[in-house]
Amino acid sequence: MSEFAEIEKKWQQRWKESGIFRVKEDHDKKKYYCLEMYPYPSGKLHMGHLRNYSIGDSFARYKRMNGFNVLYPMGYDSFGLPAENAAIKNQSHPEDWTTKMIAQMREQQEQLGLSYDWDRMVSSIDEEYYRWDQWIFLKMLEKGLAYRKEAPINWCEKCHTVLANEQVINSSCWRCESKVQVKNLEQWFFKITAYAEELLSDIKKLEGWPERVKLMQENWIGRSEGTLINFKLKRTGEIMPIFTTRVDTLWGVTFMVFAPEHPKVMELVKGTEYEERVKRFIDRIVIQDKFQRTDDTKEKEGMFIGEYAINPVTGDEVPIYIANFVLLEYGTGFIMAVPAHDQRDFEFAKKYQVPIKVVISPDTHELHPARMAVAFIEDGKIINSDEAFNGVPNREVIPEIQKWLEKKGLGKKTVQYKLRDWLISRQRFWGTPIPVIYCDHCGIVPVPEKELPVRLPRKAKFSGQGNPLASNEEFVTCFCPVCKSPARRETDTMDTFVNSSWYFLRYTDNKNQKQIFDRDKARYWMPVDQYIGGIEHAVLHLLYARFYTKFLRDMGIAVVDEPFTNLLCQGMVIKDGKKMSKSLGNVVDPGEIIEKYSADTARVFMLFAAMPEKELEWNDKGVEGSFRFLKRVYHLVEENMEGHAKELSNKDRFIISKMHSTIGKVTMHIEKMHFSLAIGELMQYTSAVYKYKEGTINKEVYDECAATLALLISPFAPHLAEEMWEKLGKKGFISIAHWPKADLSKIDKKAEAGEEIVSSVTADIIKVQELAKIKQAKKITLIIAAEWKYDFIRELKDRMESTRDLSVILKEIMATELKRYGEEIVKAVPSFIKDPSKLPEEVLDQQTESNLLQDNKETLAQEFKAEIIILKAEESREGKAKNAYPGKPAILIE
RNA sequence: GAGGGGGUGCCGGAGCGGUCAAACGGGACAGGUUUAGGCCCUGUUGGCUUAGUGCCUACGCGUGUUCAAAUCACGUCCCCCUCACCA
Repeated sequence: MSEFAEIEKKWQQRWKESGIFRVKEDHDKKKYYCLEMYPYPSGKLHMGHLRNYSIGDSFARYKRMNGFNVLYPMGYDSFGLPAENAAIKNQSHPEDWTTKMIAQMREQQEQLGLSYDWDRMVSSIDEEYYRWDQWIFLKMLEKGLAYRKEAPINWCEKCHTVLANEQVINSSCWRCESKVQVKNLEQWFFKITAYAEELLSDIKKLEGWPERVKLMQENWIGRSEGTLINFKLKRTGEIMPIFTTRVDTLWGVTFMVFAPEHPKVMELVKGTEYEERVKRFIDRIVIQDKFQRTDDTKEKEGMFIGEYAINPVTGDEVPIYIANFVLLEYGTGFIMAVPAHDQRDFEFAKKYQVPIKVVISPDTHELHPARMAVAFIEDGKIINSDEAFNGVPNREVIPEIQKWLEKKGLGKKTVQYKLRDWLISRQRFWGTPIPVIYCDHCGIVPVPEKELPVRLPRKAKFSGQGNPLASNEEFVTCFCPVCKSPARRETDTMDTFVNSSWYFLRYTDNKNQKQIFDRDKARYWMPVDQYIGGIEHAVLHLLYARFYTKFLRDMGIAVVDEPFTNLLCQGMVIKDGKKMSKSLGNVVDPGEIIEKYSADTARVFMLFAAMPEKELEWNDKGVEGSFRFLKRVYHLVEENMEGHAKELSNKDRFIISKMHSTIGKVTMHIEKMHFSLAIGELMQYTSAVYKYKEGTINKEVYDECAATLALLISPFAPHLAEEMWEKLGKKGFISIAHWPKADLSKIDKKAEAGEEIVSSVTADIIKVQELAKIKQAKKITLIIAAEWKYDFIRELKDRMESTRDLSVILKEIMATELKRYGEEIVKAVPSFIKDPSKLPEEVLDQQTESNLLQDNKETLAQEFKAEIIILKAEESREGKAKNAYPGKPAILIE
């Protein structure tokens, strides 16, 4: 156990007692809502959690110290399968296990010194929480956004239970290993597709989100514009619409394909010679689709089903197939196939010898179906189609064909989404009960609002067979709220993503028993300013949460369009190049690290080792390094330093300057969430303070330096910082102290401190200590490159407008240079334009500039008390003049 | 296949037109402390050189833009991630 263990315990205790992290709405202060994705309470923190919380807490602390009213809460996504499994194993209730796990989890989080407002904790298994899940469900139902539909589930006949996808291993039940069947069941859906358009178009509002997440959501929603075309079945005359984005190829259709699981298929082959074969094919493909998607499904497989369809524009009869490559979920599950112009259709047609008809011709040559090796998918001119369209480029003709079809009543323009409605039914116990009742007379009846919540029963049997809720008569039996006759309750529970779709709103008012939350409170806190979590939620959770926010807004309850302003997706923690996982045996337990070093060490390492969004390679040695660094920081305040000298020496001025520039840089890095760079900066600063400490010091200066270090490090290593703060004799908690502000003038002063320091290009701040040497300089040479060009010309031009005196301009430039010498963050010469080619030729005549410079040479020499050498730009790459270039003079001291 | 992100010194990892032989950490080596080791401290860590210094070679590979490229553009090779037979 390290020397920090006691310190950490002490401050955790004090934070708890003082309640400094509790917040409430305060309209005089700017709010900041910092949120981490609430965890599933597995009972044990892993490295991913540690990383997530290290990032979030540091940022929350930083914002708090900057005067924001920071909402930083924590909660638990506590419904879910593991609890149910534990219940079966231990013959207990899932609640017991879950409660225990939450307690464990929270204890570990407290050990990390995270500055949560624990009073705002939210847990989805809490009745007062899930009643509002049910309430939202009722609202969805009311608005027609919750509905029932048949959907397939994985069924284990032996266990008599529904399996989640993760419980299906190699298409077998994970418990009994019997083959899993696919069954259709009436289940509940949320109509997220009703919001597809807005969910898509609002992505562009999410400026603070990573591009890749936005892209994933865009692809997930998958909007495509196309045409719905009414094909007819030959035998029955029934109209079967199909969706296509390539209506321009309509005349090239030579066959049609159904998704194998399309209900129409069995209907069509019933009683025909094809029935048996088709059935066998479907059985095989459906399983494949479910469980062996990664297998050789690339091979196109299909079968003719003995039926024909009629092309509405040509009247052609084309054969209908079923094939593995057509999906029921997308479009209408029935497609028109144009082998000449679609690669998949082409491969299929070749394999099953279906004719190929070319309807788009390239400009360069003629296509012959028999000689084609691949489909022609590029653009060209329409041929072999309706006279009205032949000869026209195919892309241009699409809207015309759409109009034409519409007029004839054969089809219409439509928009299609990949996004599917959200299946929320789960046939399990440990979830939010869906609040509806089935009555023989009244049908589906919502549970009246005042009867919420529909509670999960305390008494339940967990045998592993079926849904314990369904076999619980006490739960199931009820009376119809409308006609009062005996009825039965819905026994499906909701997907846990439902619970997590609005928890961030509940944090704003977690104790409200009358409403889901108070509107004013939500209005104060929302939206979440910074959301932090894993990339694995890029689509599901983050999309559902957006959907919920929009729905609640439309209900007049929530107050924002989008819930999360800034999103940070942290990278994975890996070890030996692989993801940490139990099966690989490369798991490092954060608990051990905390035990061995300290929570602060673990946090600092997590932040220092990699940028938040990058992968973080676990490295034991690196942890050592972080630990050593913190010890060094801490030992700065342990000894009681003696100091003299009231007058500030150069040494004092140097460390003060270093301090202020460090404040500036650390602040900037944290703002950008570049924690590793901020910590790196602190490491350098710490070394500088150590150096300063040697020899004579100014006690006041030293204390200020130490206090500043404590402040700057406090977001990352809060316990240590508090301890330092106390040792320095400061009052109150550092956690709520003011973040220091960089005093730029102090930085300048240091530069000025050596008026004689003129800048040697390679000098860095430490070398300033060698100023004495420079003082004795005999000769100062100023080397100026004369060929002013590009962006520098522009800068010159701007300046020339106010003054024609080059020496004044150069003086300004020198001043900037000097400022840089004081480690000013700003770059000396801003690059005005990126693209030099955009500069008008006549901006400034270069020759004139050179002359101007020559003319002013004498003045400059006097001005700077230096010898002036003027070079051509090319010359500036050589020898001593290497560091002189247009825009930046070099100064040599001899 | 589509989309995204990357290739930097012994390693991890910053930098993203000129203060770059490249931050910071780790490792290695040398020295100090120590009976010794550990901890800790100091220094070195591409090559050749100087009294200070300077030169050459280097940021996957190639070409280009520029007075100037690790940084920008184009091409090329390799790696990672996400979605994936989307009609």
